Amino acid sequence: MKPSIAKGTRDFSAAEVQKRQHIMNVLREAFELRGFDPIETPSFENLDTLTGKYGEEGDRLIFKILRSGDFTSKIDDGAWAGKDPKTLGAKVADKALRYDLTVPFARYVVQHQNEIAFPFKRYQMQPVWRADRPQKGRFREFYQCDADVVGSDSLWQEVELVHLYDAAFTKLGLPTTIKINNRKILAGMAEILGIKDQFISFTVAIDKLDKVGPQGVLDEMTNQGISSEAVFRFGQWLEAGMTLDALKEVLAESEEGQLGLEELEFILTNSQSGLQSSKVEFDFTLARGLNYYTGTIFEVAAEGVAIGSVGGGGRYADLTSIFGLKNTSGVGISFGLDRIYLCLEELGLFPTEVSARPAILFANFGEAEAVSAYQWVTKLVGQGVRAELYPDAAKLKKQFEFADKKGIVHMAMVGTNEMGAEAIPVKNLSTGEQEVMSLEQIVALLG
RNA sequence: GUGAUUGUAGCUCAGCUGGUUAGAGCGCCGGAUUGUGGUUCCGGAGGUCGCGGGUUCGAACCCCGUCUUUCACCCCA
Repeated sequence: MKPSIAKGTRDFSAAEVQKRQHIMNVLREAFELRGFDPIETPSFENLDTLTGKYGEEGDRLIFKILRSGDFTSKIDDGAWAGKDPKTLGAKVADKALRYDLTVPFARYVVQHQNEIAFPFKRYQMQPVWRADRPQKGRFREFYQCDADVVGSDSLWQEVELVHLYDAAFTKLGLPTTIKINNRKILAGMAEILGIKDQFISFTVAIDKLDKVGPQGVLDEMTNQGISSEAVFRFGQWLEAGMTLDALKEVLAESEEGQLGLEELEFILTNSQSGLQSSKVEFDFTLARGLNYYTGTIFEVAAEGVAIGSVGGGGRYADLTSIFGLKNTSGVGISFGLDRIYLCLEELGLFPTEVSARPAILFANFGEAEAVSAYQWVTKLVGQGVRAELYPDAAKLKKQFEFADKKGIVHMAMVGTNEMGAEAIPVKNLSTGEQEVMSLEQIVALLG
């Protein structure tokens, strides 16, 4: 059998894991500094916990887990004959891999509401799964690193999240643009245009502006069945330019639209000071397909790398009510670990010390010598030095090559002459220099 | 889900309009070299040509299916 792994999944080498941990360490520190506490939730949830939260497209991409046991005999002939994936799917699968961290978090909050102090700030770094077709920067298993606050309507939460994005990406050295919009502004536009019931088609079309241009967006709207008057009027708006001031006039008659503009201005004004390296921009074309967003929406683009967004998020005022907890608004952001990794790699931004750690390998010259060498190893490990003995008395050439390959720079030689000695020769493999050193000297060098 | 694209040794790739025994470089193993590697030289192992079917006297090459890779759309981190 030929070894292979499932489509859209990856193995990670030691060097890759170390770099991924570097990113997670930066994020963890940024989260904890601002009062977020860690939680974890299961890899899979009950199917009905996840379905219906992400929109039609999202539901399609949920990985479902086949029931175990003799489940087929319990399915009636009518369901088989109907061949409808939705009704049949629910009978065949009752569990699913999590699609994101936000919905399981909402479930968690409702389920543990009596143990939680609100407003509740949590962070979570775990893999999620999507049955998507893989592409560059798009996988079927990938990590999300989320920070969310639940139980406060305050816009200061949004301001804090903008600063959290900025701080984390600054620390990673990745220049970014944080794009902000508000669903209420989009809803206000739809209201004025008289197409409230076509809101989703409307936002999907707007979202494409930077890809297909103004005329492309208008064509898309027409294709989606939006009335020609609405398309024409929206075309006039586009032509005039969608600045904040222009929107104020356009949305004058929409209460919801006005509210969205006020929220947006508050966040933009209050997040400007304290920004380190990121740019914060209003972008009215930002829509986001996830259905549960109700107010502010975020998306983060990395500068100088052609890849999808490296982060996203927004406010969900009503997500917990699906699980039975009303009037509990939440807002959160997500960092896409795998895409951040690709960006840092492409721009050469990983610090070198991430992969190179000091260590020493003891050459093995034979049975008796190994006993003596192993005593050195034990002492060094006890002092916190990464040390190991080559297990076999192989040719020195082979032992040197092993150290090279593993990235170990120092090699100790405990041969017949050095057995029981107080100091032993230590060779630096990259310079070729060799020096006789005591235990203390080795600890000082590598500890 | 729609439309393209890719697959030959551990890795990167050659392989002509279908023609005998499928090649190279790197890597790997052994030797020159039994306590000091990286150079050099010599030798060696390693392939169901992604998988299944078809066309043909004959298929790595043509056709069909399938899986996989990469990409665009959709959507998204």
